[in-house]
Amino acid sequence: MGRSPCCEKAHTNKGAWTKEEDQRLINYIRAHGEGCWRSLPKAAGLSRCGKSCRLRWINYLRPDLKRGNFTEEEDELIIKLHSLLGNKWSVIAGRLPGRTDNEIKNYWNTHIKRKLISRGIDPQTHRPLNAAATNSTSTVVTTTTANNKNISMDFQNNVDQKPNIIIATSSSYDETKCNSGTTEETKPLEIVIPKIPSQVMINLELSIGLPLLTDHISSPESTASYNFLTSVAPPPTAEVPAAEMVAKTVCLCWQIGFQGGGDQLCSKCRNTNGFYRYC
DNA sequence: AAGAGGTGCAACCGCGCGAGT
DNA sequence: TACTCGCGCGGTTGCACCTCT
Repeated sequence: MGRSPCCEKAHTNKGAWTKEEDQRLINYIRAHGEGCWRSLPKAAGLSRCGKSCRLRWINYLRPDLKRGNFTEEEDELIIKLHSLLGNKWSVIAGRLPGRTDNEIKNYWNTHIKRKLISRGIDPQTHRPLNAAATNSTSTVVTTTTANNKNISMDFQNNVDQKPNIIIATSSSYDETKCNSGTTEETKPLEIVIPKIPSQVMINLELSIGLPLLTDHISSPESTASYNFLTSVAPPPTAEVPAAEMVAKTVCLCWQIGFQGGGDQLCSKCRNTNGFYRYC
């Protein structure tokens, strides 16, 4: 038994939106706000699927959208964020005010990919193209201190061997529930992922944990990533005391610089108590 | 001027996840 | 616990527009 369709396809329009449809959608959202996309089309008098309305609003009609070409700074920021996050377009978009995930995704595929290739950089791995073709081995180990999740990835040697990813959660949080932390102990979790070619080099410079990473920078790549993270997520200040920083630091969104407020955080991290949550 | 091929982007599709029941 | 619903995400498609020959 499959999922029920999100809308009655026989009675919905598809394809390009007309000005009239746009205006109806804008008027409705101005009057009632966003949300409940499933019922919105009917309420707004549109013969469209709710998903289609949502997409049209988010990608095209929203008043805070920035139209026009991407700047050089935006280019570089997208490249850096992509090197850290991969194809997490929505998270990347959250860091670029006025840009949508769809816009960034399209821009990446049409411009930045080509730009990186012309620089001799593999757009997927962010490593030199010729290096990606070699049989080099790599071990990427990200460790953090006591209260953190330790993620170790071992791609050493062997084209055909399975790399192991070990996520050891020595601290107190349930990573699946995006909560703010309890005293509950969790057991180390070992994930064995399928065979991959050794030339696929993955650098997961994502730190999830409370303390800063300064004691654990061991390579030029990780230093660069760390510098980037610290440049966008500055140390505690008078305005942002250390205790609050600790709460914010646990969130990846914060670590990559989503410090401007709830709107820039991923939805899972928003919370009404003023603190930020794991995600 | 016209056709072919390339490019950019809006829109669609399928799937995963969390919330609710 | 199992199921449905609604939302949001990432990948893909289709088409309008542009450039070249």
